[in-house]
Amino acid sequence: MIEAVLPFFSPEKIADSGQAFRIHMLDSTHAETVAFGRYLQIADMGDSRYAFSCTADEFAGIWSAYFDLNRDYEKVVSSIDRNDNYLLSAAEFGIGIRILRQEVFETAISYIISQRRSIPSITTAVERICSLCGEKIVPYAPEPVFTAPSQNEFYAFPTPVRLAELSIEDLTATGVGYRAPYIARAASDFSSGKLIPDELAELPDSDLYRILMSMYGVGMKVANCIMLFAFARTSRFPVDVWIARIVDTYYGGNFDASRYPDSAGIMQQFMFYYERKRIS
DNA sequence: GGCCAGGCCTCGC
DNA sequence: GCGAGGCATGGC
Repeated sequence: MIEAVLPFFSPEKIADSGQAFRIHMLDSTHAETVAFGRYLQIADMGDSRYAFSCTADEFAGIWSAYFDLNRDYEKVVSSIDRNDNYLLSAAEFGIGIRILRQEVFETAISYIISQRRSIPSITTAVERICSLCGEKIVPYAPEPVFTAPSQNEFYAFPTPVRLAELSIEDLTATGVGYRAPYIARAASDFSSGKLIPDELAELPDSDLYRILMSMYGVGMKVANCIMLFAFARTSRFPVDVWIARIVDTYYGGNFDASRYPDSAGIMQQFMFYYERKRIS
């Protein structure tokens, strides 16, 4: 078990922010997730103290980067235009949200699935795909856990090879509908080595964007989400129906994301979370 | 039961 | 280059 003092960190808000589909709150202070083929629990101990059910090595080697713990979010928030009341409110409301650095293949598939679907529906489809062909994970935590896992077994997100083995019919049976061919093509692109995450990570934004946009079933919005949520390209500003609505309503149809060259994507996430939560 | 969902592809101009 | 139409299914 690892304990850390982490200001500007809220697993609850992150789980509810719609950027990741496999973080689950057991209650308001206990989160669990599966990533990198591992099961993790996080407990909120109060006073910005958090406990993670992993070893120090795993924390330093995996989860710290995954939760973007080395970025100064106070600085990000304080960089907001003092005249931008909407964004100031959104950021205050969303303090604790961080931009996760998720696995590339999982992010690509998840956001291909996301098009024209609600977040609960995306979660269901992702979970079905994992249990269909992901590797089984027994939720054993190497260090003392804080509460019982919600299930006896979990499934990793499938590898590109395993997903590429599925037929279109198999995919359709998971409820992904007309996106099945998109998923099949993406699985093929990654399993064949046409797309290699480590190589993509080395590319400048413009090249990475162009390559992602060339994928079948990936347009501007999904490409930007993959860049933001898997490659930590925080200058990207994905525009979906919510953001478009916000920009129309509060910014007269024009929000200049280039004002935040290092954090536009974080601002986007604050806006998205704020607008969705306060309506619901 | 109807409506809408973190869009994208294809086609016609 | 750009706008309209169509799209499988799940949740509320």
